[in-house]
Amino acid sequence: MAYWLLKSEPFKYSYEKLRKDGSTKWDGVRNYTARNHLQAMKPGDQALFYHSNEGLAVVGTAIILKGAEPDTTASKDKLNKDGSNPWVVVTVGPGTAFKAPVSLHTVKNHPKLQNMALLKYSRLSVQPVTPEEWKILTTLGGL
DNA sequence: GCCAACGTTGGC
DNA sequence: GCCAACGTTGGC
Repeated sequence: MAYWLLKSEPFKYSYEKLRKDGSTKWDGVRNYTARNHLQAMKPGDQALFYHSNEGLAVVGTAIILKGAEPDTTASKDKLNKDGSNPWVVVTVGPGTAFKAPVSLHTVKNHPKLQNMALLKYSRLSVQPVTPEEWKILTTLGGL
């Protein structure tokens, strides 16, 4: 089982909304690196849920319910030249909300979290997380 | 609102 | 295939 980090602007799709919805298709990813991570996801994988722009904190966990399927929201100009669709979605559900959100500031100041993709590749919306990082983050979050 | 980082596009 | 220009993301 693998660990991931999903980033979302809370006013676009918040963790609270995921908890209300019960599940959602993680669509709209148009970056090949992020797409590759989506394709590698398997049901049962877990993810940290990070609020970007507002909040700037990991607020809880999510679980991958269903692996990659074609992203039908991709517009024509984003398809391959032969018309095939390179973009995928995964289906995610809520895991456990953190008792205390772990802020970006905390991550930046934690000696063992310096190599997190969140700091190195801050613009990447779907990122891998190591088991050690997962343990530290969930512990900091009060789980 | 600004700017740095980085991916993508297009001219050569 | 290189690189400048441009667009987007996201922290501050």
